[in-house]
Amino acid sequence: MEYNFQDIEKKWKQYWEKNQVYQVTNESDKPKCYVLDMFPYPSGAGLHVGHPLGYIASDIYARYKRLKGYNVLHPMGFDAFGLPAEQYALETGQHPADTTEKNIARYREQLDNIGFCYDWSREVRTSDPKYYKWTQWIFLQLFHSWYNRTTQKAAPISELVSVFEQEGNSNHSCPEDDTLSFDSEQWKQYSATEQRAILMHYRLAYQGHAQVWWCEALGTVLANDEVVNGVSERGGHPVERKMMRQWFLRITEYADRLITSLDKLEWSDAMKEMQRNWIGKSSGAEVNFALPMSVNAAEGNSSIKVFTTRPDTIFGVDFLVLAPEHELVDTITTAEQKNAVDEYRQYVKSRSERERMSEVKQVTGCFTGAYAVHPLNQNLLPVWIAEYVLAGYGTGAIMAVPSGDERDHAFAKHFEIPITNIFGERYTGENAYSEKSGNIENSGYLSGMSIAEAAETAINTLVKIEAGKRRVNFRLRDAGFSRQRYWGEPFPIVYVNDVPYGVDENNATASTDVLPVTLPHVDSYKPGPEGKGPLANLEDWVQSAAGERETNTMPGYAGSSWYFLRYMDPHNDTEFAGRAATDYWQQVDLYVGGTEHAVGHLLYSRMWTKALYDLGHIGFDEPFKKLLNQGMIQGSSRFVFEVLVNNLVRSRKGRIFVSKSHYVHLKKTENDIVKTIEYLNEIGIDCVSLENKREDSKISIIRHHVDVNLVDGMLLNLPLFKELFNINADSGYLLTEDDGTYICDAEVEKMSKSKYNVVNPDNIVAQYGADTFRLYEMFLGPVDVSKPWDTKGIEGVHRFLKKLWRLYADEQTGWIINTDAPTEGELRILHKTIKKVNEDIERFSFNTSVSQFMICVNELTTLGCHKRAILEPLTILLTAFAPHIAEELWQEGLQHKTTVLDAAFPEYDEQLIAESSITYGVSVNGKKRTEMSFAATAEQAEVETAVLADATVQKWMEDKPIKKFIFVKGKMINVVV
RNA sequence: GCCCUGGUGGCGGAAUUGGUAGACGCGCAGGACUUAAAAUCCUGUUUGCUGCAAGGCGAGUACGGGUUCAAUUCCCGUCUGGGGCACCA
Repeated sequence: MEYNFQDIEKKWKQYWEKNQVYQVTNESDKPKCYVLDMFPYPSGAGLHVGHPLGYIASDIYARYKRLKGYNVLHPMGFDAFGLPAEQYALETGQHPADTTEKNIARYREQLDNIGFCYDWSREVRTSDPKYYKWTQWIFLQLFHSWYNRTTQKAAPISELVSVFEQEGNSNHSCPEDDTLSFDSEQWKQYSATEQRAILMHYRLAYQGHAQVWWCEALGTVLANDEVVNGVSERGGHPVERKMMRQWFLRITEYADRLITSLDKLEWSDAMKEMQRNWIGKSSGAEVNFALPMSVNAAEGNSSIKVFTTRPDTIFGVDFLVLAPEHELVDTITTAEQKNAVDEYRQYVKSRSERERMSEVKQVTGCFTGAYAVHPLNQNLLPVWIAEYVLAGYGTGAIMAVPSGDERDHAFAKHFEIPITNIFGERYTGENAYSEKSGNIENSGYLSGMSIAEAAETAINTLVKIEAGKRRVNFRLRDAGFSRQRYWGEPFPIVYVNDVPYGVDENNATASTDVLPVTLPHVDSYKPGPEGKGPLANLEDWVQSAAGERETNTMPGYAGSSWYFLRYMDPHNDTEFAGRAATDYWQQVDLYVGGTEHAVGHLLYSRMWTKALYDLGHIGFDEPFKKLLNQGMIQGSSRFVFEVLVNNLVRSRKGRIFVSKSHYVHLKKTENDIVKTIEYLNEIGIDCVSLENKREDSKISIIRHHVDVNLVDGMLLNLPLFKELFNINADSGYLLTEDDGTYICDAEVEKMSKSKYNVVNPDNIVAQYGADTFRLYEMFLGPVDVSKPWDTKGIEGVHRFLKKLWRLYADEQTGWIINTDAPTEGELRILHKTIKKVNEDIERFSFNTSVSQFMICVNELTTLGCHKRAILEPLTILLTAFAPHIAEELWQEGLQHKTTVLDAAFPEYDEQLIAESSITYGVSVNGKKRTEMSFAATAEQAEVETAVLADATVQKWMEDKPIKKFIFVKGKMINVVV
């Protein structure tokens, strides 16, 4: 009786399905445990071997918790809205709903293949109207709310209206414009439209303006991903930044809470650090630099506000820099500089933020012709614009201190702006002194003060003369929430006279009755007029009874910001999730996913959870208690080499592919056309003579990705390659190595369809079985580390399962499990394994668990153990990792009548594990010289005597006197002489 | 450029709190069984020198420093792979 994984896995999958073993109830006496994976976006490429890594880890944990007696919620769903489906629709005309449906079916099939314990009755799909109804509902809650800074909580906007009616906004300054001020009388005199405009500045979901990539040729807004090398990915058209009205979520109001409540989460320090840095809280000052009428042509009384974290350096300011998009640029630019400024701003429009931030060596900027007044010494400071100042950070303007900041320094040097030194000898004139130590010099009354002291003093003065104030700034920006796209959630918003209203406003029926605003069917995915999304083309749909519909859709992260709540109560028609359900399941106990979501999804869902908590809809304010980041499984790409020639080959027959050694050779001479031609002639490619070579003769040697499935190691499958690329005697060249093989190149990259390095788990499951696949993915290495996929080692874990099988069954005679009493040695290895596996799962060290299983099975095999008393607990241990074989061994081998899924995880007995003697490494002066064994109970005195008497130790001591004798019980011995 | 993270044999990795570096597996080499193959089993496998051999001596965890009786582990600097950088998900 052999280990026939195909039959076994099929049989138990059907059994589990039939008996609905993975269905979870919301009522149970057991303690609850919520184990969640980041749900996938169902792409057309299907699952690759990287996806299941985290899923297997969480599956093991969920099964383990179940064995430990928990009621475990372990659901799965699909993040089904998104750009790729729409791009695919644009290219092929297939409706995103159809392709998404198809992709989901494929994902589901692939997931089922691997044997996960998901409760599919709770599946959610973000593109399902029954689901996005509640995404829209939550959006409306945010739209109808504001953030009360006094109570540090979100609250209904109606409360704010009452406050305005009674006292104006004196106690609740406007988040978008802190100069906005009105009393109750003024409020009442505003028109309804004006009132709504003011409220918009307070709402948690609000409208504002932001820059987007605009492509004139395509007539559409592009995502960052769709802009490659400064042109549109589709068609290669020019793109530029353009302001557009957009929806936003006021996540900045939560910035402080998002930082402080990180402390109560069990996330990795790295992950917390990334979020903290993303939020980027910094303390400093806002300083006003006046723009005097006498200096500037424009109207006076205005000033440039800058944010600085170094108010102590204020006497080192030599110029000001505005972001090129800054609203003051138009008014302050002098007539002489206007052309230069316009030209510069045009250039900046083509630049991404990334380029502007990273290309620091390239100094660009333009003088506006204007001057501002230093508030403390009344010096006149030139005002520049430069791309290194970003509009979205701080006030979009900086005070430049060249002697103390690298970028300011480079800028001053480049444009030959005189530099004021406020650091004495620490500033050399070559580089800025950006260290935060030593006293400030040459700074009027701040001279001689420490940095902290000077900063305090400067702020106090600025406040006194009303030229600035203390300010805390966040790097975090409000979250853009509009997309000019089709395949996303429609907004539950209508416009009346261009004023946006929630669809639930001015409506007699309950708010949920007007939801969902269903995504209408379209036949064309072409953009609408004026950069609007495709929905704007549907006139009938846009004109609703309540007003003109919003034609933007929500971004990808909308649906994923709250999906973990829906799993708790997935079929609820009257609420996003019933309070009883959310109170029962509470937070996600373990959330598993990649670090690539560190600052996007994970930050947004934290904000949504806090908002829902503030508004009283749920009883907890953090979604994910514990976070496990699985590493990325990278692809190992393979490359072939092609020689591209222009007007050089005499009798051109087709494409020229060469093996690696030729490539290496050609690459060296690529720029030397003579040598290249010589080489090509030498290897049998007939080239024109050099005299005949034309002006436009060109040669280049490039690498192409080639499908990894065409390559074994580095060896190309030649027959298949020739067939696919149509290379034979009459069409094309293929130059191999001397031994007739073709050697490819390799590189580790992200696994993706476009790189032809995708390995499909289906093939591996078909060949080795799901249990082997699961074990192998875990055995590859720590779950949180990135590593390239390599199928080579899978034989080892497959052999392990076969070996395990032979403990229970004999190939000829069948089951061989006996009821003999176990020996001490057998018990020791079993209990060691129980302990190790238990501890390893708790710390998510699954690779070492697998290796312990191997050690255990190897030892039991050597001992010839087929005893029920040993094998039964071992089977339970293995259930979490390899559920199919475990169920077979449990029910067929060990003759249990019920599933192993509900067995009790075995307890280990420390006494059975204890070794009676320990072998110590003995070092002399920290260098290991010998080994000695002592009883586990041996104390230092006993050990010391024996060690010092040892001949080897004595030899290395060379009769020198002992300085120290170090004995760490159970670890090691060190003699210091 | 900025933030986070990794670098240990031919390869994936182990060493959990500073305490015997290389567990476990792959690959490779040799052997057993077999007419043969598959499967299975056994032995060896960081590296240099040395020895007939058991062994012995030295080096070694990206690189250069430091702290310590003791460093893969802690500190400083350098190089380098990966992820993210706000409209991919």
